[in-house]
Amino acid sequence: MKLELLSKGEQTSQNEIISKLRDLINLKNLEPGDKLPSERMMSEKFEVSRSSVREVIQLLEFYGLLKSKPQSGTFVADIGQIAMNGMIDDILRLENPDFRSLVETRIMFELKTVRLAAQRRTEEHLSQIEGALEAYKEKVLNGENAVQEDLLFHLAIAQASCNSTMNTLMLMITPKIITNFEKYHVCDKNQAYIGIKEHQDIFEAIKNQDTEMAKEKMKVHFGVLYQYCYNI
Amino acid sequence: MKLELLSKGEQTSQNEIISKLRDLINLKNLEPGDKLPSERMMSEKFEVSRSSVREVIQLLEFYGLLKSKPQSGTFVADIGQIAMNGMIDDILRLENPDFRSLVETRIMFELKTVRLAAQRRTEEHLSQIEGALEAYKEKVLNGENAVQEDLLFHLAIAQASCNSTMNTLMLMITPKIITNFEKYHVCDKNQAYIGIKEHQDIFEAIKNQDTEMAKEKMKVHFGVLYQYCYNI
DNA sequence: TTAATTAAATTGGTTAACCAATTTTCACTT
DNA sequence: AAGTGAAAATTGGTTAACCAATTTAATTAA
Repeated sequence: MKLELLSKGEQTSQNEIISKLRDLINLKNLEPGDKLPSERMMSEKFEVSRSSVREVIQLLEFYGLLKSKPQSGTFVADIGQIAMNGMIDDILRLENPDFRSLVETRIMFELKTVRLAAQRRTEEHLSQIEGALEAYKEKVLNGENAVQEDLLFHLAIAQASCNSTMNTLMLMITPKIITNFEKYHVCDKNQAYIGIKEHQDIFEAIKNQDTEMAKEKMKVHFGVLYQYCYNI
Repeated sequence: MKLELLSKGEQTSQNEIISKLRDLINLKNLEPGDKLPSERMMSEKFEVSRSSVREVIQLLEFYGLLKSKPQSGTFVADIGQIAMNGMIDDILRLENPDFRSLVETRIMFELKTVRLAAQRRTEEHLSQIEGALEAYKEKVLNGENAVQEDLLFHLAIAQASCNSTMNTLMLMITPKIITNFEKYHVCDKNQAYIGIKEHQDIFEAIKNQDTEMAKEKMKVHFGVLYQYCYNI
């Protein structure tokens, strides 16, 4: 399906197919529930392989714009022409997420999830988070790299937030952050030792269900990164 | 690739393959950069079709855990075993986003993007937003359904936030919100008239680059929905 | 023994053939 | 003329064969 949060190569040719498909929808005045031409027909009309057409259909299905029924055809979803055109244009305009926007988004997420976690965490969540914290501490105290354990600590908090959407989205952007993180080597040894205290504070706040404190401590934790992110 | 933000059917069998793959990685002690067995090998070992294996690989590639090179093989990404196991478990545990979590997430997004939009909007963004606003007003004043125009107004704000990640993620969750929205028929006629004033206020705040006012007006706009979302 | 070269096997990716379910068409009965 | 039912065509989905690039193994020359 070639859906990546980012991806340049080949994207252009896929975008061409998407705009051709949009033009076709406009030309034929297709409304919600209407049937699109068959995949074979479109692959011929657009002069591309059928699998390319299928990829585009799957992508637009992912964004909820189309709906294909097994042995029947592909249909326009319950979204009017205006919104359809607007959203397709948005999709075509999707840029490669830059590091800054990733970090900005992550910070927003974490400040929210940590508050929700403080509100909603169960005892099981708590022990999960604590486990991740202990693993992190051990690594750092041994002088080892603890990027992974740090990550798992934050993901454990996201889970405790009891918001499945945020959880999913966090999981989506996390790998890209790690990659960029290592590329720009943001974190250093010194940071890690401070990190223990910061993590501990966050954990305590969640444990005590002190939402504001949790948010505050998370803000502190991101202080350096936040600053860094705006100095690129 | 069958990546949906949600989706039950068949997911179970895919999850089985994912856990088998995880077990294999653990068993063979594969570390970052190591090569996985070939797709054909795995499809035989797991007793599933090769395309099923490919789907799983693409999914884990999307989450940044694997990396497949064209005529060479699939490799473990630059993520250690601990994080790998943790993230795979998270992926396996991914639930169907419920309506409440979707709304909660959307509100968080919009409160953030509207502030960023107020800060960063260019003149072009402004006229884009204004265009969406006018279209919305016209529909409502004609007594027509303006769900689409409402949506485009909010997406225009997301674009003005100049944060490509948030823009993408908004686009991902939007269709599911619309669907659920219509399912639960949250909005009513009365709401639409009030909506004009609320939209106008938001637009003015963005125009004046008054970030706090923008956030406040957006909060008002979501007031009903927010309340509703917690009364399900 | 080592280095270089070439041939064979393996790889992920792509294309084309196939399948079962659905829809349409049309002859036939009432 | 309307209803019915079967057969043919069309559908999205699946499977298997194919491809070019790469990697590995073997063979040869130094």
